[in-house]
Amino acid sequence: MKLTTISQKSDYTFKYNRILGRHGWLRLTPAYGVKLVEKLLISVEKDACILDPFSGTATTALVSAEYGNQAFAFDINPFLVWLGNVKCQNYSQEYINSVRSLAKKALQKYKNLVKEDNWLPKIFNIERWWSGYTLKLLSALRTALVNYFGEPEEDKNNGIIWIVFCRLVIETSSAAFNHVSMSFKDTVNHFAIESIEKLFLTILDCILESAETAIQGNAKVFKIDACKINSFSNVQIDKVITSPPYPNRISYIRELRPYMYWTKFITEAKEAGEIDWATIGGTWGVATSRLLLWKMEENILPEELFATVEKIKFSNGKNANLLATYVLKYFHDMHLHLASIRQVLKDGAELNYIVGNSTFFGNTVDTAALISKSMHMLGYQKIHSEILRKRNCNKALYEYCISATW
DNA sequence: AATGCCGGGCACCTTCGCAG
DNA sequence: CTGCGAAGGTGCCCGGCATT
Repeated sequence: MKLTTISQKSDYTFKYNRILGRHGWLRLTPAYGVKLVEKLLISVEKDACILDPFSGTATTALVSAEYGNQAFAFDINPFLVWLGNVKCQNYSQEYINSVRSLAKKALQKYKNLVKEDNWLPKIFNIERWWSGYTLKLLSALRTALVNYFGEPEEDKNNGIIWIVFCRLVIETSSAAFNHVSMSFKDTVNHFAIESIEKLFLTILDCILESAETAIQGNAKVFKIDACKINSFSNVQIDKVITSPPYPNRISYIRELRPYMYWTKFITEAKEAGEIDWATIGGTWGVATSRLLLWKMEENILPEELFATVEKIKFSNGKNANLLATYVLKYFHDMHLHLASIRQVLKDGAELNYIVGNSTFFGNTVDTAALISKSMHMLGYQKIHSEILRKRNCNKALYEYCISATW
C-alpha cells in the first residue's frame, strides 16, 4: 500500500460535522465524519437495521435515521446516551416554539438570581475554566433554566435547552477544544452580562433551527456495555457501522467533563474515574491505577498481540509496564465485544469498524491487524481492512476501516 | 506508591497574498 | 484567473507532573 499518497481528509473528521445541523450541536473531540457513514450506507436496503455499539455523539445513528433507516446505538456513558437520544428525536414546531419562549422567560428571571449562591459543579480548579463572575452568571442561568425546564435527565423531554446550555458553558470557558485533546488557554475569559445573554440567544436560535428539520427514520441510543451485549437480544442487525475507542490514551471522560458536571451526570471526581474504568481504553483517574492490578483471566487472544505487548513492556519507557497492560486490556475488551455482538447479528450481517493504529515508546500497535485476527478467531468471514486517511498527530498514524461479515 | 488531572510539540492541512 | 510559497491553523498522542 502506498502510504505516502494517503491524505488527512479533514472532511472525514468532526470539523466537517460542525456545519451539518444536529451533528454540530456539541463537540466531542474524537468524532468521526458524517461523510464516512454516508459512504458506508450507500449499499444498504431501505428497511435495513443499523447498529453502532460505540455510539459516542451518535453520528452513525443520526445519519442512518436521516437517511430513513432504523438505527440502534449503545454507549456506556450515560451522558452520551442522553445526548444521542436528544439529537435523534423529532421535534414539533409547537414544542420548539415553547422552548424558545420559556428560554426567554428564564433569561429575564435569572438576573434576580445572580446575587444569590446558586449550585456550582465540583470541577477541579474551576476558576481555571471560568472566571468568578462568569460562574456567577452561568450558575444563575442554570438555576433559572431548572425552574422552567427541570434538570437534564434521560427520558425527560427537555434535552434541547440543556444542549444550548452546554454550548454556552463550553464557549465561555477557557478550554481550547481546537486540539487533539482539550487543553487550557493561557488566560481565563471575562464576559460581560450582555455578551453572555447575546451568546445564549445566538446558540438557542442556531440549535432550535436545526431541530426543526424532521428525521425520516428512527434511532434510539441505549445504555449498554459493548462487551456485554446479551441484554439486547430482541433485535437482529443487518449492518454495524462503528468507531470504537482507539488503543491510545485519549480519555472520553476528560473531554466530556465540563458537559457532564454541569448536567449533573457526574458530581464527584471519583465517578469520572469509575466510568472511564468501565470504558474500553479508559485511563482517567482510578482507571490508570487499576490497570496495574489487572490480570487477564483466560487467554483467548491472538498470538500476535503478545509480541506487541512484550515489545512495549521491555522498551525503555517510564510507564512501559502500565502501557503494555493497557494495550493488552484494550484488545482483550475488544475481543469480548466482538464475541458478544455476534448474537444480535443477522446471518450475513456486514460489519464496519473504523479504528486507528498507535505507537507506544516507538512500538507500533497494528490495531487493524489485531482486530482482524480476533474477528477470524470468532468466526467472522470476508475480513479485510483498508486505510481511510492519515491522522495528523504523529507520522505513523492512520485510520482504517475493517470490514467483515457474520 | 497510588491517585487524579494536564499539555508540549509538530506534521500536515488550509488560507491568503501576490505575481504573472 | 491560476499557480505558488509563506503564514497560520489544527488534530481520536503519549505520557508525566503534582497531590495525597
